[in-house]
Amino acid sequence: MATPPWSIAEVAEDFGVTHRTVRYYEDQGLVSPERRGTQRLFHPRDRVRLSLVLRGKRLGFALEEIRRIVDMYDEQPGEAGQLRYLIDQIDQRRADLEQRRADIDQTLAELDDVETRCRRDLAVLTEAGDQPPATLANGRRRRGRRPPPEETQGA
Amino acid sequence: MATPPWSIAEVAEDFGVTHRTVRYYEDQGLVSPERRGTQRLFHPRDRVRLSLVLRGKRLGFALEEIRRIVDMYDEQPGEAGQLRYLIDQIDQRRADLEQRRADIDQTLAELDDVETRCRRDLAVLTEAGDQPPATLANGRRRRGRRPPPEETQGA
DNA sequence: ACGGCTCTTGACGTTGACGTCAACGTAAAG
DNA sequence: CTTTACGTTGACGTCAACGTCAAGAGCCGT
Repeated sequence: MATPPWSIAEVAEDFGVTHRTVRYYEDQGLVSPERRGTQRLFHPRDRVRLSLVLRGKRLGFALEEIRRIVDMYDEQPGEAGQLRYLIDQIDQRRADLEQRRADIDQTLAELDDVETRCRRDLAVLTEAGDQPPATLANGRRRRGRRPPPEETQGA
Repeated sequence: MATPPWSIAEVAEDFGVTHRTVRYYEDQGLVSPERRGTQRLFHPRDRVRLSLVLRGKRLGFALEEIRRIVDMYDEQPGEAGQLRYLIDQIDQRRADLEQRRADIDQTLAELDDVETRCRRDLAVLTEAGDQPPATLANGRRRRGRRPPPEETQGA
């Protein structure tokens, strides 16, 4: 994986983005690689930031929002008011994420439902068509959909 | 909540979007309200579609992707090839959602971690400032799991 | 018939997140 | 030293997902 520090091409390759994307992220203050002359040098911390950014993207956050989140991670302790503000921000992010997780769980359950009906219809068709049973086409295991409803929430 | 069928203004209001958004969704085939003359009439099924669409948006899906997903919900049984294709699509969606869920869980764990440190720092500050302990301000509970301190990327 | 309201269809503007291209520096290889 | 690959900064293009007018149709109560 080459060796630190990395070039822009290396990190881009490693993270599956283009160098243009990386530069854009730098413009937006999401990463701030060292500069040797004009070239960018990416250190491990830059890679950590990048992976946080990309995870944020996978979650559908806007870059601006992602910036605020990752900035929270390496914020200095600061004074009490700052800390209280930060905790408040964290709680908001948490609420957001928990809503998303609930959305995901519900969607997953519905997909399970649709798939079950599909497989039933498919079974009927193949049976009518005189096909041998054939293994389940795909090794899906019926997962116990909801592990303990540890967190019944209803917002 | 008025009475079915609803006008575009009513559904827009109910779902917290603008009528422009609703019309755009219709253009994109996400909803197809009945027409009485030139006016749109939204029936319960349109509202269901809309809520599915908005949930998809909360999850950060693109409208095109959302359309394919919601279309899966009320697809006709069709023939075997169709069904197999549909099941495959569902499995892909599921994999995607499960990735997102993992991302969310990890982010939540990290947020817990940051918040814990915040509260510790805050406690130190207020103690130094001679404040009473004060109750935990917010009834959060510890959610297990320490993510590895390393880069943890999976692309 | 008139003003006022809601709804309609364009058409163009905007914002975020890049892609693309041009023109140029720089560092290692032959 | 020249080539070649990689790097840099603009500047402009693009695409999705709407926002924002503009201009009109349809109906309502007075």
